[in-house]
Amino acid sequence: MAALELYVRQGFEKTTVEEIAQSVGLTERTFFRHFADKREVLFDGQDMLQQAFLDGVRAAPPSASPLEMVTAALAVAAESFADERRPWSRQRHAVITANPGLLERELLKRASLAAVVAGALRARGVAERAAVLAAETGVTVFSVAFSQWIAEDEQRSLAEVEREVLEELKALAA
Amino acid sequence: MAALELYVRQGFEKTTVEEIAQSVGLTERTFFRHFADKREVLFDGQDMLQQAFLDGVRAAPPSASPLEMVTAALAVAAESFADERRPWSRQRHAVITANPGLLERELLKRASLAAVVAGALRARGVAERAAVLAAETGVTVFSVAFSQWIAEDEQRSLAEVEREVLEELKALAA
DNA sequence: ATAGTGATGACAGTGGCTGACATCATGCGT
DNA sequence: ACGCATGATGTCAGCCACTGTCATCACTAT
Repeated sequence: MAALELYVRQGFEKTTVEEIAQSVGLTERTFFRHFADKREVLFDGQDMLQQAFLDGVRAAPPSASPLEMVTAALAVAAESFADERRPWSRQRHAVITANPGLLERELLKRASLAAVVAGALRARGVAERAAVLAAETGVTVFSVAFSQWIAEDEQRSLAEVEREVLEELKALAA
Repeated sequence: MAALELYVRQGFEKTTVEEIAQSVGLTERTFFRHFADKREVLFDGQDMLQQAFLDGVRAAPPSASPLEMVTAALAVAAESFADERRPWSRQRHAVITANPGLLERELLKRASLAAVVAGALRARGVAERAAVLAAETGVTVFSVAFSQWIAEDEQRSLAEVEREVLEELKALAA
């Protein structure tokens, strides 16, 4: 996305929507037909991530516990993040964490992801509150692992980091 | 806060800042000197909540595990929510969940609360990532418990609901 | 060729938010 | 009592995100 480049170069706030639009030869008005607002540009892949989580939950064996279903979802979600994407993810993450407004949006996306996952768990027979807790926990593990994956230089896969974080969480709750 | 009343009556988006200001005999400009933006009005008590969490963590016995420190924090935080506040909390909660923008802000507050709690845990010797996970978990438990407490008619205290949710979470992770 | 459809442009308007400067009240030292 | 500093408020101008409305234009099906 061309917008990310501008956000990186001059900062999110100092970038006007008109600039973004013109940088791709369009009008400000047209920008708002494609994106709900100035922030939304950075969250385009959201549907894919959500879909991955859903696929993971649905693919889990029938005997799986809620946390195991979530674990399966984490594994599938990690597949979307090949190592080549790391630099791009890093840049995007830097922009987002540098701006409270963008951080808000990120958190909203996380929350809606968790809500959707909770729905999938419920559809597989998990009780309401257990579903919410498991989903919320899974999304937390994901985002903690993701942050760390981004920060690392080594060639560990996101899936590996996820497993590590999940183990640490289990140890904490014990 | 008079703003809440307006938000309840006519909705958040249909309420202009000028209206809010005039309803208390002030100017729009003055409103923005007291609150960073239109949403912030609803999150005034945030500092107190945060303080309660911090007090809880610090009051936990030296031998406490990270999760036990968080449990202590939850207990202290619950004290701030006497039963009389329930109707008000309910109203506020309804307004917030009805508006994505307000929900975003709420999530941001939660995140910053979690960050602060993680800091307090670190100050008590908990390793970085464990601190983050424990804090995040604690805030999740709080908000799940809070939602349920608000929804209930019965006279259960928030602390009771918190304990129940925490137990369920531990069972999930087992 | 024509009519319908979807994407874009053009334009005006609302409202959140900010910077700059003026005004005013309050309290304090002399 | 006077003058003065300080902090809160009012006023005004302006930016920009975002929206509604209507016109335009390319493309497609019939």
